[in-house]
Amino acid sequence: MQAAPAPTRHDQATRLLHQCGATVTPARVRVLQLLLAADAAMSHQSLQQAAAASGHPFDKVTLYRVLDWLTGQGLVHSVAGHDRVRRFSLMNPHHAHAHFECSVCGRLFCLRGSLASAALELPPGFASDRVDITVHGRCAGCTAAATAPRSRGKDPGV
Amino acid sequence: MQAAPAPTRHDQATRLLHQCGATVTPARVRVLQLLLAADAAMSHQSLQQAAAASGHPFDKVTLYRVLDWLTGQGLVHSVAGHDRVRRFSLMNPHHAHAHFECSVCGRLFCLRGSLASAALELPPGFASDRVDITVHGRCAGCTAAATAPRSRGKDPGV
DNA sequence: TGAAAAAATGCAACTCGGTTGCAAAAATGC
DNA sequence: GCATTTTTGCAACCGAGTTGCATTTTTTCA
Repeated sequence: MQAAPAPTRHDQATRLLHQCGATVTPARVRVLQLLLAADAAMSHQSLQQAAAASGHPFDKVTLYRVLDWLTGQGLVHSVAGHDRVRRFSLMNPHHAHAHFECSVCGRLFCLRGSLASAALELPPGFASDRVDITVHGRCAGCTAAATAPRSRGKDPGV
Repeated sequence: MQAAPAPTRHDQATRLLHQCGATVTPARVRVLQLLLAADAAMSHQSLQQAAAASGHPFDKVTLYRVLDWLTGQGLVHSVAGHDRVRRFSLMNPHHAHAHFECSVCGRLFCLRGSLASAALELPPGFASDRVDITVHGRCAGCTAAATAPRSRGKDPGV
């Protein structure tokens, strides 16, 4: 997280907002910028910290509301991890995609690419609507940290 | 829920506890009984209500601790729903099984039977450990209630 | 059996993610 | 410009889950 995100990201965020025909507010742009720059899904807390680190802290409630709004607009989607914390990431074009939750650092990634179509048999009367697939395991960062413990020590704190 | 659960369930619960060689305490037995009788995963809250309804309320913390202990023993497993509430159910013999979360009433069921093996491609460095599959949709009860709205009105309040 | 150690329970206070109510500020419509 | 709507900010609140500690129960073992 740089002190000043690249102008391209600001434009990108603004464009995304214009595309869904709603007011472009600084808070929305800034949240989108942060999400555009993120390599993993971000929690409310990590977004707040990132904003605070860049000198413009979010109000807690405003951030929740912006995230709700973005989710409602379909620009962003949220996933709750095993720690019961919601994490947000840009809605990517892969309509149905799986997630990866690292059991070491807790970070959550969106997996792109071939999603296994899970053919499950449901009990009678049950109607399937959407299937969520979450892979649990160790992310690249934590695998590297485990094999080379010297380079460890950076807990993303997401 | 009956005032006194069937003795078979009490025995069943006691046997399960003996099998893992730990102290059989009334709290543990009662929690297991409730879970044995449940048709869907139960939240901490619904367990507390069920216990209170039968005249022997649980202490909040004791219940959490019993649930943690049961989970640690592998007798029970917990799943967090989209509402960030953990729900507990007996560990069933199907080692890997999928879940069904009803988007109307919020209840969570364990699906038994053929689990589609999700063949996902992970980014380099990522190691898969376990795959969680949750189907979202409408459960049998809510489907029935929707087609025959007259018979509605029972919100399980889970 | 009976005392000491360990495990389980109960209560109060607390943390933390998230929400609600309401007033101030900014944007929009005319 | 002025009225209406939307967004923002603050404070108080809610509910799931945890922690600390004292009390009770169970287990151990001399």
